Amino acid sequence: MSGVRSGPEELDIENRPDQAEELLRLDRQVCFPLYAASNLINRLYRPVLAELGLTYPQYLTMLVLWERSPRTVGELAAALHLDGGTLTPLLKRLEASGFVTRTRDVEDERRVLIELTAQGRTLKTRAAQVPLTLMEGFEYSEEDADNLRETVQDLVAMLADRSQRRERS
Amino acid sequence: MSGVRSGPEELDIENRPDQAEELLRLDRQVCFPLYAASNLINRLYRPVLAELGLTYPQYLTMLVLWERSPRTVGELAAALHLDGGTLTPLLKRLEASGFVTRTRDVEDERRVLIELTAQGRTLKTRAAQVPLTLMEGFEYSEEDADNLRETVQDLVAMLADRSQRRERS
DNA sequence: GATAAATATATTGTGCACAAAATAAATCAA
DNA sequence: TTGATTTATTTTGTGCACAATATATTTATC
Repeated sequence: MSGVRSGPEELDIENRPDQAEELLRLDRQVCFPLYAASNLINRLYRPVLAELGLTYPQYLTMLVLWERSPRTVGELAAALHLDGGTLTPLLKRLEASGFVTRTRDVEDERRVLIELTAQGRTLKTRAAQVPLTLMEGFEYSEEDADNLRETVQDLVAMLADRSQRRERS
Repeated sequence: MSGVRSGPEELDIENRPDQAEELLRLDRQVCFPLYAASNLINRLYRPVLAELGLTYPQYLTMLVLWERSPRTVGELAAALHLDGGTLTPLLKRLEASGFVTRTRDVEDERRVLIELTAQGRTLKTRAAQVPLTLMEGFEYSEEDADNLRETVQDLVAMLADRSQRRERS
């Protein structure tokens, strides 16, 4: 009683306006709430992170670097599921803000190593308040939060896998 | 055994580097997978929607209009949880593509009515294939999909509510 | 050891996404 | 009615996000 069927009789939608209607209803979409949630979250984080001098994608990049530094641009892109072309300018801004340094790897001159500065490392203490601030006044049980996180993490793993497959073909 | 506690003893993180470590781990974040999922989904939709001459946000806008047209810019922004400033240029591009018209409401000259053109209405039939194409080869049971959708819809409702509260203050 | 293929970043061009400010029309108040 | 406030949309400026392309370095292949 599960699994996505995709027989040809379902793909032929031309003569089934009622099914088209159903499939295209905004409240039937799985992807739309994910899109909306992402935007709304960004909007909530914005003023809080602005006090640290960070944007949300910059904050995520710092999370990765706080776990281990230095890292190559490619490693960061993989961890964040982002395009390399997105990160280069973002990292330049983090460099301009004084949080990281960008240096060519002497071992392999193609690579660029992103390393935390003292200022970047110091920022971690203040940043630890961010998740607490965001959770404040949120009527979300720890169980619900864990469930949501795991559910979406599984989805991301699947989407990332699929994205990689497409890349290789 | 649930609910987010936010006592002052938890907010004082200065002398608890271990807790800071835990809170800032990327794989402990709820918001990051939502952000990653949103980007990955956009990436999967892109080539499919490109054949229809739409981007993902434009596709979502058309979904709303296929349910009812005309709509004001504000109604669209509310339905999509988007800023008005985001929609104006997007709608101009949809107009340039020939899918909608933009006309000042004669009843209230402040409002701009967005209405489907014949071409925009016709596009709906082809668009009905999009969800089917995207689901193809996805090992996701209908039950899991429903569960995910409802979970994230609830989150969006909460985030939207919170976002509005902030607006009024 | 020259040449080709693969790898790692950077650049370019298009399209969001948002806050803040600007514009303009409608409504309210004195 | 006039002047102030509110409401609806647009404009401006910053920062992603991505595909496609370009550039440079490394590794394979011969």
